[in-house]
Order: sequence, then structure tokens, then C-alpha cells
Amino acid sequence: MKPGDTYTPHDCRPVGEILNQIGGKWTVLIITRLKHGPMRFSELKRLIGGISQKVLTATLRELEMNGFVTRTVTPSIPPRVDYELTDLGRELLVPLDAVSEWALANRQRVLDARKAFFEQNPDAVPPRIGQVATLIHSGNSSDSSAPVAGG
Amino acid sequence: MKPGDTYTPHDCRPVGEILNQIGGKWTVLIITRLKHGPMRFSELKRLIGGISQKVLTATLRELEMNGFVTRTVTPSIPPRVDYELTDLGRELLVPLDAVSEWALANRQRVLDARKAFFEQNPDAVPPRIGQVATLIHSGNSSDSSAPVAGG
DNA sequence: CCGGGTGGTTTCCGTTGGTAACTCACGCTA
DNA sequence: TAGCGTGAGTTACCAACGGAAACCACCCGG
Repeated sequence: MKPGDTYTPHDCRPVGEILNQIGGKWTVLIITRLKHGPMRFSELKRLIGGISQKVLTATLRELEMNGFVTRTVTPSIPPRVDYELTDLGRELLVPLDAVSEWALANRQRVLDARKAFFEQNPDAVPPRIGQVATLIHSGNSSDSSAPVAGG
Repeated sequence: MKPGDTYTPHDCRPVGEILNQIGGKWTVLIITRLKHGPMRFSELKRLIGGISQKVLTATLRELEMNGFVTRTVTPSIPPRVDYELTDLGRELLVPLDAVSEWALANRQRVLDARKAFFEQNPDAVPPRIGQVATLIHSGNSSDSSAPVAGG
């Protein structure tokens, strides 16, 4: 964006700032996983599945900085760290959980839409290759002839 | 995640898949900007502000593939491309808009939480530097002596 | 021929995310 | 005494994603 690119700053930029804070790849998952009470680090990691320690640590730090979770260290051996939603986090959980549940409820519709799109546009190649391939090849009803590899 | 790292795949992985699809940095902004009707490419770009053409194009393609928006090309001179939410997109808009409005309504609370955190932990350094610095130094009520740069 | 406006792609580079190994501090086992 | 396992976290390295800017194709006005 150029400096002279004057746009009307509706309600968009502030939203974008906060969205960038909660827009980490795993933030929604972490917050929704925390909704049933405090959780230990490895518990979270195990429950989410597919997240690395590095990113889980970083995302939790970020959530802590933004006031969404608290981090409680019990100095035992081995050390024990519990993460829990704050009031702010619990409030954020409400809309985030709605998104999460929408995603769960409409997963198949998205998958079907993807399939329909690629059947109508066989030459289309998804710009975000990795994740897209995962989605297509995963729990799809019949992912044979997934047109993503053909190009 | 290792292959032998068996976890119970609750409702977490499917959600994560869809979330990765809609979890692009700008996806929420784009969908919520589209809620009042179809929009042209540059209109979207101007309205959102801060997004590059490349990413806007890629994100819109992704949304199109997932069945959230339609892309209508009018072969006029200069060419005109309109993007509009599908039914699926309008349904997704509901929870996404809730997130967006939460972010707008609670922006200052997040900012305050950040400030309080950094006042209590002056040594803390945010792992995601760029965005965090932007957030702190931006429309904050009094961002003088923002402790992030001092380290 | 030059510049403007539109939608989009390409190039380069910084940031983010993933993988694997290592650390710390202890108790258990041999 | 040495080695192993634990739990939270860090580090090094590397691929993918996101951002800035340039370029492309198209046609019109001057």
C-alpha cells in the first residue's frame, strides 16, 4: 500500500490489527481447545495435533500478551505450566467458537464446493499448494482423480 | 507432529483444515467487506487498505475455490471483475462478522491488556515483531515509552 | 508515443510455520 | 556412576507464505 493511497478507514483497519493478533494459524484452535478449563502445554499440543512446540509456544505467548490467556508455572520437576482463558479470552471464545463450529458443521459443503470448482476448472491450480492438497486428499468422500496434481 | 504421535482426533483436525482455508491473514476482512453486496477488485483493495494485489488475488481465488465467493468477469474495456458472496459465503459471514465486530468493539481492551503485560514484564519481547510493533505504536492512547523497543 | 486506469502476474525479500535436535533439572534404574 | 524419561521450551535450519514494487495487456485521449 502506497502512502498516498488514501482510503476511507471505515471499521477495517482496527479490525485488521486485532485480526492479525488472533489470526495466527493455530490461534482459533488453541482458544477453542481451552474453553473447557485450564490445560497443560503438552495436553494442548496432544489435543490439537499437528502443531509444533515452537509455534504453540509462540502462539501462547502472543495470546498471553494480548490478555487472552494466563500462564501459570508450577515450579515442580519436571516443570508444569497451565494455560487458562482470561475473561477477555472467554469473551473472544464466543465468536471464535461460532466460527469453529461453523467450520465443523460445513466441512463437507466446503469440500464439495472445492470438488465442483475443480471439476469445472480442471486447469486451475490452487495458489496455496500445501494446505490445499492436504484438504483435498484427506477425508474427502472420493478423492480419486483429485485434479490438483495434474495441473 | 510425528507419525506415531497418536492423539484423539476430536473435532479438531477437520476444524483446523477449514480454518486453514479461511485462516489467511486477510480472509476475514475480505468476506466481511463483501457483506453489503458485490464488489470490484480495486474497490475491495481500496476499502481494505494495506493488502497487496498479489495476496488479494490469491485470497480471492482461494475463496472462489472454496465456494465462498463468485468471480464475475465483464469483458469490457477496461475489464471489470466483480466478487460476490455465495450462499455458503453468506453463511460463513455470520460467525466471521461476529469475530470482526468483537475485534472492533474490544480493540481498546486488547491494547490495554498488551500495555499492562509489557509494563509488568519489561523484558518480554514479542515473538512476532512486526505486527506487534505496529499494534503497539499505532492508535494507542499514549504510546510514548512503548517498552517493546527498549528490550 | 506517452500516460492513465483496470485486473493480474512476476520478482525479490522478509516473516511465519514446520522439523528435529538440544537444554534443564530431577528421579528412576542398572 | 552412567543412562533414560519426563515436560516445557529453545535453537538451527529450511520451506512456504506475505509484502513492495515492477511489469503486462488492453484501449483511449492527447
